[in-house]
Amino acid sequence: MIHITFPDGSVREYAKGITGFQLAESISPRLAAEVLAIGVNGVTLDLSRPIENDATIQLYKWDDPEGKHAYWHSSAHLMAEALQELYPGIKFGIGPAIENGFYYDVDPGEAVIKESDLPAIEAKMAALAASKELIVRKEISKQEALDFFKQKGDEYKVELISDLTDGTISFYSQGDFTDLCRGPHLQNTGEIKAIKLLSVAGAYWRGDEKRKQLTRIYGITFPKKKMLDEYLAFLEEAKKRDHRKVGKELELFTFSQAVGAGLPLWLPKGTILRNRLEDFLKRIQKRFGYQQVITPHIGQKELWVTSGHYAKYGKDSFQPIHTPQEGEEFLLKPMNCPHHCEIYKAFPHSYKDLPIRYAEFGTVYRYEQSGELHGLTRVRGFTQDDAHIFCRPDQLKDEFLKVMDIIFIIFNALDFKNFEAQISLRDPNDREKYIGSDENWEKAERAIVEACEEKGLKANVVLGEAAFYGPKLDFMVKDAIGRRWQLGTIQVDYNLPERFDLEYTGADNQKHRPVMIHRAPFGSMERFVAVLIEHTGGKFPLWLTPEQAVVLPISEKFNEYAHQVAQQLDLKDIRVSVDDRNEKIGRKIRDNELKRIPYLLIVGEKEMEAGVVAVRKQGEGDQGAKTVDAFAADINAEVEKMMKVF
RNA sequence: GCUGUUGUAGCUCAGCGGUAGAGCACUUCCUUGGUAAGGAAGAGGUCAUGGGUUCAAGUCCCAUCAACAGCUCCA
Repeated sequence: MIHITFPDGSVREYAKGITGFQLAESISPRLAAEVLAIGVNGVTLDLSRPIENDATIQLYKWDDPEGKHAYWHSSAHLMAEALQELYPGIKFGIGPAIENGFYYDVDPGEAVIKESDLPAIEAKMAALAASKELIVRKEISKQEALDFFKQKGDEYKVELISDLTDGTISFYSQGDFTDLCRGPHLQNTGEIKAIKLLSVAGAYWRGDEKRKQLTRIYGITFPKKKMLDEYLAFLEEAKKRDHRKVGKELELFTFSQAVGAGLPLWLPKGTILRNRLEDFLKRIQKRFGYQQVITPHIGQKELWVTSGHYAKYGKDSFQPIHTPQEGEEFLLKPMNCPHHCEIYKAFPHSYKDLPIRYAEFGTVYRYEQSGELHGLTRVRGFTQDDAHIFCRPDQLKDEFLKVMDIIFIIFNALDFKNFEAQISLRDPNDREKYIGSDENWEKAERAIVEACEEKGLKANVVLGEAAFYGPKLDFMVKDAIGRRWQLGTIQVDYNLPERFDLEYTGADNQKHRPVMIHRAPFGSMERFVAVLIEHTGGKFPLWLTPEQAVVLPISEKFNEYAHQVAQQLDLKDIRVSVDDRNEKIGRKIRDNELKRIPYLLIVGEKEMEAGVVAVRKQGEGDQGAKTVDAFAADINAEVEKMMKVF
């Protein structure tokens, strides 16, 4: 007999060799029907694996990542099996489960697999799943494994096996398909009910661009058809919110081939939005003791030679600008830090002056690879909501806490309710590659960890992800439909103060090196606006939106009154326009609703005579009549209320 | 940067060797309306750019530029 400890701490006795599935059965048939994998002493295994010794176990269902992982991994195998039947001789690379579904990299030889072939593969998968093939695990020696795939002619698998250690290799088989795999897997293919293959793409073998490109097929599966339908609806929703599409529809920004790839042009409405965001952040920063500065878009090449960036990125950047003057070279600035360091250096500093916080909406230019460019989230010219804090080492934690406060205010104001953080620390095994003293690093790392704890912030600590010049804290938000985006960042820097020879005079009358903090709560204006669009679907909060209200005259007879109303509202700083097209009111309402304008003000005979407007609120319909002044007061009160919160 | 796909009217797209098309948007006219699409007429395109093949090229081929997807990358 063996003792099995359950997650709730209870212990039960079972016969030696019991499988995970039998364990689940012993608890309830329903659990047995839902369980997908089992964790045995922290290792996820197949349900069919016998348990030989005392163990602490956890049964994984669909809602557990481990359960989904097994499910999708088996789905990848199912797809491979289908491919093998449809494309005899096809060779297989790797086929893992991913965050949403799975993929398999395959080499179909002469054949070409196109998006239009996917339904046929799906149908084959469904047929194979319906036959409920058992998935069987077999441990195998390295030699046998090599022989098997050599004979099959699957050179990719042979290569993978060559890198494995004998004794750790296992095969999984179902029907006529056998794959090299660590598992775990489902017990049989029949559990896979709803199947959708999503796309085909090229991917290099082992991610190496010098090696052969394989065909990668992405798919997703679910235990219930309804779940698949919901997922497909989610993809549709994501498409509708795509900031590139919404940005065009709402006339926020555009790109021009003539201007160049990755160089966004902000349209008037997008500019209003962006200016509102900038003003908002400036207001908060002022309260937190920041000073705005402005620096040029270029600087002498030497500046980045000094900072060390030229050596590291110079070759892959926009190249130096040459002037008529012999030997002069300027660079478009890829970051604002050196300029701010020079501002710091313009005066001598006492320890009493610190911290000094210089903020700038600084536009920078980075030559991103052409294939990386994507809407506003990855561009070649963008504006960072940048600031550099120069402080004493003992002020580091306090400054971190303050920056976090700013970030929380922003997230709160823009209704990002779900966020988490990642703390990137040094690789403890490779201290050589980091600049700065051990003492400072430890102090900084401790400051970050403690700051997160004090704020009750859920933070994921990752070792080895720190920049060579300092540890950092990155923020990830979840948007309204659950997607994760990386936004703000706070980074400690020991490198630049050193390289720029920054100093302050301490209480001991000695020169000391300040610590520098880089921080950008939005990340960049471009990226933030993109995320905000995808988060809100283009329905921006009232204080931010480029157009707060539009006046809709019922007929042309009321156009004059409509313009009077608009003028009156404009005097009260409300962003308003008039839709005086020769169209029926229903049409005007529809068009302006689609423009996501929060308030539609309908004016006809009744309103004109009474000197009022009929208010229609976005998504809520008719709100009744109000005087123009009352409406203006309400709007401004609503905005004011929101602004007060932060 | 690599691989693949795509580029036709302001937008969304059809046409795929033989005189440039639709819907929406736009202009004009009719209509003057009451809470999510009123009607008619009209205007608008060197078919991304540059070469080539052909009697003939949006249509086939090559290059460049750009977009999209994936890979690789992101100070």
